[in-house]
Amino acid sequence: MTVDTAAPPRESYHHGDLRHALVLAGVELAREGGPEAVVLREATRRVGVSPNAAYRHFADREALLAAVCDAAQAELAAAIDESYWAVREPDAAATARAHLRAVGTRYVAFALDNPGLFRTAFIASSDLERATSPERAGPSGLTPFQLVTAALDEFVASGIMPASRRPNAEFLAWSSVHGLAMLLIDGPLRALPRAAADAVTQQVIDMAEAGFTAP
Amino acid sequence: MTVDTAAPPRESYHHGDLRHALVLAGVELAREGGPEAVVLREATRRVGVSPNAAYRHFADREALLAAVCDAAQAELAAAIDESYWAVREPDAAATARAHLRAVGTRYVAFALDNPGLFRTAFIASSDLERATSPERAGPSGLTPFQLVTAALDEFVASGIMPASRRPNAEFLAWSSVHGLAMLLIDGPLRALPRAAADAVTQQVIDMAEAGFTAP
DNA sequence: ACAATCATGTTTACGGTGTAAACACTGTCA
DNA sequence: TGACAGTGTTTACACCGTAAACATGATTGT
Repeated sequence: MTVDTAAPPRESYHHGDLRHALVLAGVELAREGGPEAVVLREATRRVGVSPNAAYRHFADREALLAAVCDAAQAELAAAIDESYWAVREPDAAATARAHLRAVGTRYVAFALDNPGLFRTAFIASSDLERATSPERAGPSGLTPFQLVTAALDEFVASGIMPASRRPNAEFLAWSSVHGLAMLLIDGPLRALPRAAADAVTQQVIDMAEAGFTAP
Repeated sequence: MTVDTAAPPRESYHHGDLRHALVLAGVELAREGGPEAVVLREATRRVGVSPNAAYRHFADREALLAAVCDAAQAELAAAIDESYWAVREPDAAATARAHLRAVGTRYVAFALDNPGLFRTAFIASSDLERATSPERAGPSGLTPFQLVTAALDEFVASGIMPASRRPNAEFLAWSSVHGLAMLLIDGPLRALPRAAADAVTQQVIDMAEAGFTAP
């Protein structure tokens, strides 16, 4: 019978859950140095396994990177999820505004706090379908994109946004916040101190909101 | 741009203007495959020179890439410049709106037409100072950032935007357009057909404008 | 219970890349 | 003319991604 030596870190030939371990290592590499720092050999090295072991679980480096990308998206989603559901406001209109603000604020904050991971989350590998795939959702099961969509629907439902302006509004919201994050982490606004970055973020959200709720 | 200096294909030991030739080759590589396609050895190969010749002109691959990045920015600037100065409107307010729209529209169009170059233009290497450096300006001597700034100043001058909202407005304008471009070329909106992308772009600009000119 | 098979990790090997060091050709200026 | 600085070449190395053959451990059919 399989005697349970119960020693967790098995020194055995087989690893147990190498795929997962490699993704974790990859996420760490991405956090430290962005997508180009996700080098296959280094990930295997950190896990303590030979380079080619990775090929039992990933077709190539690109596949590993894609898995790391999904993990990064999930981490971003979890952060946004938290902020979204923490909103407590008296009426529907205030709730809608707070929801949108929560998502935008946390989105940029995540990028500033984890620039490497954030960049890894947005490598060319995701279409609109993936933006709504559970792989990338937060604890609530909703992706950031779906949360923005929900917040904007609340804008219309609570009467602060004309329905005629609703179509595609999520693209303006997402674009402005995503663009700001990019400019802040490796664009021309990189040198901005954190406080200034936060202030600009609120201002950008203010203006986007004004764009939605204007008569 | 890509002005060919028409240097006679010298068969001599010395090349003549290797630095420039390498940047041109690098730009071509970037156009075809983005920043990661700017491979030093391939650039030298295309120019017909040994790999290490590049080190007489660039400290390392990173330096070559930075030069290519500047060239890409300049190309983007030239395109935007053209659209900006082509605007002809009767009054100041209409001119201001048209200027902003011209810059945004051309920015996104450039990204869609040259995704590889566009991504290369925004690798982590540029702070706010560089965004106003003549290295990256168009024929008029102004960078895209300075053109957005000018357009928004016209918004205030022509009375369609409250001065209280002016500070940092260029960051919303830039963010939303830059973010949209990113989402369109390798983000979740990648699969959108060109016509739809153009429509969304106009819509994003509409909403941003509404945000600026709201009471 | 035991051999066959499958899943997973290892070794060896190859071509491609960035880059350091030493060398070679060319034009310039004393 | 000859020293010298500038530019391109050769040789060499470490590292990367990855293919192929091999080894080991777990599973399963009989």
